[in-house]
Amino acid sequence: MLAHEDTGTSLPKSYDPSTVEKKLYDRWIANGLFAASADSDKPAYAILMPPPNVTGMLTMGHVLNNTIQDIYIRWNRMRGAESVWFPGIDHAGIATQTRVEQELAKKEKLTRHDLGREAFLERVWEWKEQFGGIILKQLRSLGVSADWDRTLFTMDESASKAVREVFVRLFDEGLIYRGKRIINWSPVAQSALSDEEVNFKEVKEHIYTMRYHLEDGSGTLLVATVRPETIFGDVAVAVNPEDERYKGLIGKNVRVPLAGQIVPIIADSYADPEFGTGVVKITPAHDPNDFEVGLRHLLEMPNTINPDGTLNELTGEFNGLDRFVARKKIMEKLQELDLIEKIDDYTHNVGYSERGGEPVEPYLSDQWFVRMKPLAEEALKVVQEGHIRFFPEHHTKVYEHWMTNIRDWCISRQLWWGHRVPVYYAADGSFTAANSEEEARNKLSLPADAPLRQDSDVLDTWFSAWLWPMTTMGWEGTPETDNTPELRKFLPTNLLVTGPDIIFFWVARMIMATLKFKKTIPFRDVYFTSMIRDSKGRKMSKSLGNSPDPLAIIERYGADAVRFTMIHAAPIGLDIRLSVNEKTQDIETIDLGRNFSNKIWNAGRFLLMKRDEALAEAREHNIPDDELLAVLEPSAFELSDMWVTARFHKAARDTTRALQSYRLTDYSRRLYEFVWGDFCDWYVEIIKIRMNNAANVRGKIALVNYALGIFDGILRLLHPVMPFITEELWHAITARGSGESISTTKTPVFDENFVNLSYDEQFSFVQSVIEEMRMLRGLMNIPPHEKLPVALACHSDEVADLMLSQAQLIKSFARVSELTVANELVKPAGAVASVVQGVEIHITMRGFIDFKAERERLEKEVERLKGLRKSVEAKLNNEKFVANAPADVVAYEREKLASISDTITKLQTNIAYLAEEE
RNA sequence: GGGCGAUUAGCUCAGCUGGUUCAGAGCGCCUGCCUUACAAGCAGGAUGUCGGGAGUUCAAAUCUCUCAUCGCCCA
Repeated sequence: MLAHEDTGTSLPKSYDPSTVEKKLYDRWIANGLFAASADSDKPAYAILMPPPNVTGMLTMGHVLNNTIQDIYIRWNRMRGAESVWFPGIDHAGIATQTRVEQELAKKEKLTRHDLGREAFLERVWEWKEQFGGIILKQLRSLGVSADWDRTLFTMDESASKAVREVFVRLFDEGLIYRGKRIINWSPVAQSALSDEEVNFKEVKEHIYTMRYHLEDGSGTLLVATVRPETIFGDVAVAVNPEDERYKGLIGKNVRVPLAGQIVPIIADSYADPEFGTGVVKITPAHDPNDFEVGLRHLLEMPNTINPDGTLNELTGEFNGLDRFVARKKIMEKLQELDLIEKIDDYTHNVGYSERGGEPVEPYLSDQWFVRMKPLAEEALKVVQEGHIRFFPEHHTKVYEHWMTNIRDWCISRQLWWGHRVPVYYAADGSFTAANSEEEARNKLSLPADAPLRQDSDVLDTWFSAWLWPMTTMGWEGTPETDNTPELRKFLPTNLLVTGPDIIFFWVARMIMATLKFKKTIPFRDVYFTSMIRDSKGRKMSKSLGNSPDPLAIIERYGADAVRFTMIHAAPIGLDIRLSVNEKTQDIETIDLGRNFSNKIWNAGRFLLMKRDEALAEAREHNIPDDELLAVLEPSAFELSDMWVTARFHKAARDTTRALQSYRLTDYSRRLYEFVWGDFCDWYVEIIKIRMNNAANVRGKIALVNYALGIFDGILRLLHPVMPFITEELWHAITARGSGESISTTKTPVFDENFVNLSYDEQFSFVQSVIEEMRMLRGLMNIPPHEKLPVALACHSDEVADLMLSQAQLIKSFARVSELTVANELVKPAGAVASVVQGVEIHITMRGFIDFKAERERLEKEVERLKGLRKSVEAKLNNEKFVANAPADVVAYEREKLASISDTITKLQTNIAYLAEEE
């Protein structure tokens, strides 16, 4: 009864994703399709979603990244795995705090300090509840099949608990320490910035050469700097120990211009003799390199700049001036005092805060650090030994380089929004890390009523993100949560998909944390995605106006089209370019996926219409029901059925291999090629012909059902990348309950038994002959409706039999009025000729032939073949080739030579013949 | 300055372990078609110093070196 449904005629002429996608996604959610169980007996397949920022909006980068993850989640679900995708959101400390502060300033003219810490944080939470994590809702429109019930926010209590436990544990082990370091300071946010929150830009500034007089009055050193406002923090000038010019001066003292302090001349290889005058001033509190020099030479490190970017009391009359204002004033003063030698233009890189946009200040301050060396060693090993694999592989080199030169991680941020540093200070200045005040008092042996002050800083957002593989699975850093069912079932996860830009900030640290706390790796494979650029090669960004809203694109083209196009265009390891129309904010290349969707839709629609027709005919003839479910018996197979089946299995094989090796572009291209090039262009057309010629209704039904069977396999191959249209059509081709889903069927598996090379070869031969005939017709401008007689001289019984067996198809595809197939035959008069793999094709087209053009064409072809023959002969005459090349290659070349010679002979005969007729 | 990658048709890119009549696909372009699944379509066609140079090899788009240009990361 299933097959009685008249579905085909009810499908719209074009695929309309908007009517399908929302309906199906809601159904999938309602059916719990994405929910995975840790108690399942099935093998596990798990992916951790890189948590987007709570302030984030969907970008094309997210679209690509999440499509890739969804492909693997869905594919593995269809391979019988308990497939789970852990979603979540990142609290994004500085971005979120800045966002709420901006709103506060705009709407209420308040700063966070006006509200106070607690009230401000309440506001942030309110904002989060109302607007936060919109991106996760946006992702649903892409069709992603994450297990939403498992969504974790990095500030959730369970994740926060883990952060505290980890901090305390690392503190107690001595792996977390407090220290003074130069960090990237944002004077606007008044916080340390992480490295990735700093963007380097090339700027044109000046380099000032100042005069540092020797203390003993015996001379002057010229010192170049771009930051004269830091002279108050100078504690030395350095020269290179190898620099002959200054060797005699090492150990003497100079007077810092304007500021007046007496500082030593020291020898340090950091000073580059080639750069400027070869003398560099050392200001340890305001330059990371100078800081290193300061450490080496045990220098003082006076800080002369306030947290807000103004100069402090150490700068005398400049106290309170903004650093850039001060620079000007100081230059004026220096010039007055004749302490400036010269001022040159100078272009260099300056770090800017990603958030505030202001230049970052290298700033010496108290910060919390994680000692990385002890954690890095094993994390390096698991990658080098291949326990974790990177795709593309070359990123391992970058990883190795970073891990072997690793520096300690500054984890404190001077923000309010985030996990507060769990360190408590007693009145006497002693301190410890603890999960609570009580615990802190115990650790510090203080009475229960002793006052404690908690550190006011919060932790770097990555400090919670690095625990993601564990916190997503319920781990809280406690013994009770150390062995949850999720951890047992899903850790290590199978795949991580992320950008190569966060290989250090996130990927490496997750590896370290998971090894440290769970003694295992967090994931086995890491796929690094492409960067998305516009057609001019520029990064997509909002400020450039070349970053269209993905939701609008999805609306316009459909999620499946967007997904397919992105995968089709995104080679692993390379950037992806999309043509963006900045006026319409359109990405026109998505046409590719949209057209492909429509093609699939119409192929399905056509087959269903044909089935409806056949069923209607059957009813007229009162054919019994069981015959309506007829399938094609192997005995009734024709070459084209075996061919399409073989092609299908090869496509299944190739796409499986492509997905296994993360060659996603191959996966999509192979499907495109098979569906459009083989199935639609040939097999569906063949179905048309054979349906018209079928002996009886039963045969028609059997044939269309067979085609629908292949089509069903196509849908299952495509489902991971195009979930919506495949689900919709899968329900259309057979009536099924709404509780069923193509997602829970099996992905097609390559079956050797269905692949016989000769089917493909034989049918390809027929295709070549048909194509040649079409080409000849096109060449002579034969109107499509004009049917012409064709004669094929096959020169072998075998080939003749093959062509005869496909006569029906040949006649129809190549518009043949009468087909003559023979071993040898007399060339018909008024015909043009061609040779395909030894078969001579003669199309009689008297009245249409341009003899001159035809002779020229044939002569040109003969010339081309003669050239080819020459090169093949040269190869075969080369003794070294015959001696060294593998036998099959030599044999192939011999065959090729014979075939070329044969074709030349046949064409020459035809040329002579043409001349006679002309 | 160090590291990594790229350069193939007008555009975007395939081409894996050197060997097929191998120089390809999609888009764009040209020709002809509203052939009753699809004009978001069908059938054809044109387009190349495989960035330059050298080397290895019987054989190089493919391997090596070098130069040029572009991009990314790090300092």
